[in-house]
Amino acid sequence: MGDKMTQETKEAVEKILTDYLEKNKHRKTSERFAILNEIYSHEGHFDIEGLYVMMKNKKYRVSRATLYNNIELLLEAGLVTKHQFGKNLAQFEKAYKFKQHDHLICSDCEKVFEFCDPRIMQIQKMAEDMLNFDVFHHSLNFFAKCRVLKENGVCEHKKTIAK
Amino acid sequence: MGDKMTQETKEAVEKILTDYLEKNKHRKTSERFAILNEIYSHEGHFDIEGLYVMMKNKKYRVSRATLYNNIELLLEAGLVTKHQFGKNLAQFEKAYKFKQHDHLICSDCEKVFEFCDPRIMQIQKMAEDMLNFDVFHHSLNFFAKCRVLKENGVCEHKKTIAK
DNA sequence: AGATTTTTGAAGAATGATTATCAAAAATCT
DNA sequence: AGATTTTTGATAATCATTCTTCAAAAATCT
Repeated sequence: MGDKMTQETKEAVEKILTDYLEKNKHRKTSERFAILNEIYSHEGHFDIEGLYVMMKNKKYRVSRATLYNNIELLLEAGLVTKHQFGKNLAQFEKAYKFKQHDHLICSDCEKVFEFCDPRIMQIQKMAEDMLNFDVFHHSLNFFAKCRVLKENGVCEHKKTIAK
Repeated sequence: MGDKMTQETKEAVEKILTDYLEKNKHRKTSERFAILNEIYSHEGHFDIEGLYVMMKNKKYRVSRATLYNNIELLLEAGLVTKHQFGKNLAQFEKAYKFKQHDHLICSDCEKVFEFCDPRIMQIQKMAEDMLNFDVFHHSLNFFAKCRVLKENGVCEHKKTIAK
């Protein structure tokens, strides 16, 4: 576990973070790189508490406050994205080199599915031009009911993909 | 103030709530109708605390808990929609007869702008068919930087539309 | 309508995520 | 290396939301 990242990606994201820190006069602390690595070794979504547990389960001595502070920094550096799937809990995801995608949330079992549609970029361009803004992040969530569930009362996709 | 609702709309939404309550065997309490009225007399977005203050400033004797409970019910009845604009604070909006729209949030001044694009419905249909779900609500947010601000350091639209 | 049962809502306590505080540790500057 | 400044970990504080309690209101049954 924890090795789902190529050496190439590791170096690339560390470079991005280094550049960002230098440009913004923040310090290059070992914690920041440890957090970045941990995030990029993890598949799928995570919340701060989950990240905290993950890191505690390894050698790391981190504090939640540090995670909250640095996830903010990684967001600004464009290295992670933030989602809110209806609950009051921020979820995050690594961003570098990952295909743009959006989410559909099952209202019965809370599972999160991913999909991708290029038309979202056309909508984005329309909004940018109409309101005179440059979009740096978007979040599209569909809240939905499973068609199978509606028929037989069971959440069929509990066995399938995603999270 | 509080009269930005036609008699027609008032009756229509009360009818929807009545039907919903009957269908789901919930009681038709005066509080529920008072909350509905308050929401429909309000323009733009609001959060629970704001609604609480609004109602306290009038004759009403409501509790936050009741607001939280009943907003949930109004959501299920399709009479309000819920948004999360990046912060950990749920925002709501009346839903009946209001044109489908989405939001762009200025990262500098936090103002929320609205726009409308029919292509979102095509994306929705694609996601529904691909994942076999029926979507009952969607939320599309663009987080963006003002083009004017980028040039001269001032948030130009602070004087303009939206909220 | 009156008696009984069930649901609701007000008030405030409890929870859970996030933010603030601050002394100690680490990074940067000279 | 020593001085200065930032960041950190630990934990307290805060904020939104949820839960609990219990009296009042509404629905149901006579």
